[in-house]
Amino acid sequence: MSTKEPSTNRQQQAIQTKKKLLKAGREVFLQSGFQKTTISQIIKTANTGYGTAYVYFKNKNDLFIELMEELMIKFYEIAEKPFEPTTRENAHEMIANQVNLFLSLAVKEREMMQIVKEAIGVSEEVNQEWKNIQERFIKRIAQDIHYAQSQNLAKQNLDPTLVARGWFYSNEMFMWELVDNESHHSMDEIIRHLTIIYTSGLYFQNQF
Amino acid sequence: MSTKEPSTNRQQQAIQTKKKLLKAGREVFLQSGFQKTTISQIIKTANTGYGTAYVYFKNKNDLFIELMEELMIKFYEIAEKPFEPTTRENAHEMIANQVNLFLSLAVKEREMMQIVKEAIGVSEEVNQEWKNIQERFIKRIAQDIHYAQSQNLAKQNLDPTLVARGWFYSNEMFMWELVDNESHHSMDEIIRHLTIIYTSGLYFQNQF
Amino acid sequence: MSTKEPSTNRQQQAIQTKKKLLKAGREVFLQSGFQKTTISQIIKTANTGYGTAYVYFKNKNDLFIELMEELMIKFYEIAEKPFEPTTRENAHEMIANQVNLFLSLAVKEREMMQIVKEAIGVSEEVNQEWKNIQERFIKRIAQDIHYAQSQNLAKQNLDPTLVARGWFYSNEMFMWELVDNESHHSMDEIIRHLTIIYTSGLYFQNQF
Amino acid sequence: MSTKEPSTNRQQQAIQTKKKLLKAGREVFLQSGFQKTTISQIIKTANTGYGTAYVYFKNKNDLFIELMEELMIKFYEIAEKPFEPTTRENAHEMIANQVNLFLSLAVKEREMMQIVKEAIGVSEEVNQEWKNIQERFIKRIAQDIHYAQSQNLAKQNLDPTLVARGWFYSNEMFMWELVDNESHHSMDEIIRHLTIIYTSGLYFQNQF
DNA sequence: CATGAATGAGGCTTCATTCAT
DNA sequence: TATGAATGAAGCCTCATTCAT
Repeated sequence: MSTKEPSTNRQQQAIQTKKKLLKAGREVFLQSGFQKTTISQIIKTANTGYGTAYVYFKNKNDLFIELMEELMIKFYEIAEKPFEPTTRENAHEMIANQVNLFLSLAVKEREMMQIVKEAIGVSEEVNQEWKNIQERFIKRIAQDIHYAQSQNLAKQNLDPTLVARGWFYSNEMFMWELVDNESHHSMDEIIRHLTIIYTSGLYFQNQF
Repeated sequence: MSTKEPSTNRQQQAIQTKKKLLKAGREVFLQSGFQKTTISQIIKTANTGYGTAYVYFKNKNDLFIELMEELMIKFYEIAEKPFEPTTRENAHEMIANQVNLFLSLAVKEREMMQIVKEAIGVSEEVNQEWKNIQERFIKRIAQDIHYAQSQNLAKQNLDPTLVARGWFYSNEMFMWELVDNESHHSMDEIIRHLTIIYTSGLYFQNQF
Repeated sequence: MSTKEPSTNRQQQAIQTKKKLLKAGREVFLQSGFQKTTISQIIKTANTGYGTAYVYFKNKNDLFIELMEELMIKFYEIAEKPFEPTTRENAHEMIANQVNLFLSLAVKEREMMQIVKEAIGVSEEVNQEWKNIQERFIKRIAQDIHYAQSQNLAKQNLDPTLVARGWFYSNEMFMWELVDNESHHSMDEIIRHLTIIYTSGLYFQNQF
Repeated sequence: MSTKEPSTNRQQQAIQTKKKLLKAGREVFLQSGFQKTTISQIIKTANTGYGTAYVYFKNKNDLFIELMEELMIKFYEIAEKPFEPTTRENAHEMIANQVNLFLSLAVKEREMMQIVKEAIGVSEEVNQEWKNIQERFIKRIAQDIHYAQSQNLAKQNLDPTLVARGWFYSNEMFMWELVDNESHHSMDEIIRHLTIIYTSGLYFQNQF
């Protein structure tokens, strides 16, 4: 027994140190942005020895990705929401709801998302990580479209993946706009437009 | 007096030097990417004196933006194409055509566009420049939508700017995909799906 | 009392740990070379605690020398071979044989010898260790020369130590060449030439 | 005219700076040895800006090799000495003379040669450089042997390259001994023994 | 207008070693 | 004996930019 418990104590210590570094990292990233942040700053903020950071993280990217992943879990939760509409209206409503959750989360985490956006452009690793997230969303959306097609709710001559991609891209870009605080439109208006175009298109249907 | 003929010669000289630098810049950017390119490299490639580059460009961004602008003119030409459809079908066709031009240009200039993409993420100035281009496209698309609405071809309870934005964003993202060579879909298929969703939506219209 | 049986167990344990470290050391040294190998790597490979290595070895050199000594025992065995030739031809043959053993052993242990060579250049301690080995060889060869002189087989106006030195040095250098895989000559040819020059010289004797 | 001469002035300046760095380099290397010397030390000693050293040298090795090459020129001069003996005695004498020059130079440059020796063991580049020097000597000696064979002064069933190699190696090792101040023999004695063994061998010729 | 030698701030990273348990 | 988290000194190197000519 005494051979195992002491290690737990040590491990606890180690976990604390790592947490301290992550917390410091978040703080510095939020304050200085991704590019300008240096490992030194994080270390100083964390009040850790210089080498210590390198025990836990290979470099700045590595630390940031860990930080980012915490956040992305929340996005994944939204992506995985079930989607089984029974009518066209029902679908419309569910979709609007999903978009709402997605955009709201981004806005709520605005500060961190701004850093994420910067990091995507600068670091190939972070970019990769973001692509994974995109793909996860797109895949899930494609499934939903497939379901709607099988229920004869959606047009069947369209490739679910391609539609999912275009749809997600619009959402993502509006999301970045909101995160940047640069949108001149209200979130509700954005959602309304996105959803209408997506479900019903811009033009009037041909009158038979 | 002495400012007339000799200065013309000098100006000629100056223009030549600048061109030499821009050409070298393009070369190095294409080879090394945006981040890894250094002013020193460009200077060496241009076979110019170290200080000389600073006569013409404030820094790397500055030089790059000049390079980028040459390319963007071509995009503007596409954006400015007239759009005055008379029927729903006509509109559909014209839109598809526009998308085609847009994506084709990007693919044709793929190499430079890849660098542009990288630069957008890294340099705030380049990012700003790209935003200008986006806005120009969006503004023009909004005009077109407005026209379609006035012709009673398009739904009128939608804000042209907002629709234009969403529409452009989808197009842009597929464009980057194609530029990255990472799309698993043919350009024709992409265009077809984009246009259908945009004009007619994904779901069947309510019957009755 | 309690120092008897339990301590034996402990000692057993200790010996095991040390062996584990030495084995890991050999592995890492062979893979990464001397300079690039770090104590940390060895520790990780040995699956031992960080501090543990310091219980047994002062540092990298220390560990390496222990490893090296195992190998050097084999060289000593060759050096100690008896040498009591009765004729010039007999001597020639015995010498050739000795050289053969020496070079063959080095080639057989090539991988480790490469590391040894690197370590000699980098670490003063290892260098010292190698000098001991040289001296042991030279001393033994000097004895042999002395014996040959006493038997009136060898020239007597030559200092055995000096001759031994020059002789050993040639051998050693060819040995390193073979170890480096950089010799363009066969081992047999090398042995033949070494031995002939050593015993009979390069030039024809004076025809009196 | 005024377009060309100013550059000469600048170039002069640059050459001075480089010399300053080389001089500082020599100083620091002699004082601290190869491994312990850092670029920073050299820069401080040279009273130059930090980046300046990197304008002229890629790194420590690079600077050292330049320093080393100055010295090696002197060795090359010895290696290239003509060798066209007419008799066995003549050859013996010329060889002894050559050895004398070689060892004397090394002893005269003892301090620098000690650093060179250290550097050979530590830096692959320096090691390579030294190998070049060895090969140059060996090649030249092989030529000389070939000449002696053609004059029927030397045994003809021996491969000149192989003999040259063995001969040079003995010389080199004694050289390092002298440089290390670790030889217990006088240089004259060393030369005498080396030359005798090389030309006449250790053993008496067969009496027939 | 053109030059190019000189600068130095400042980031990155490694690793031997300690010491409390 | 054994452990392994924590340390921090120290070296490396790049590159934008200046300024005297």
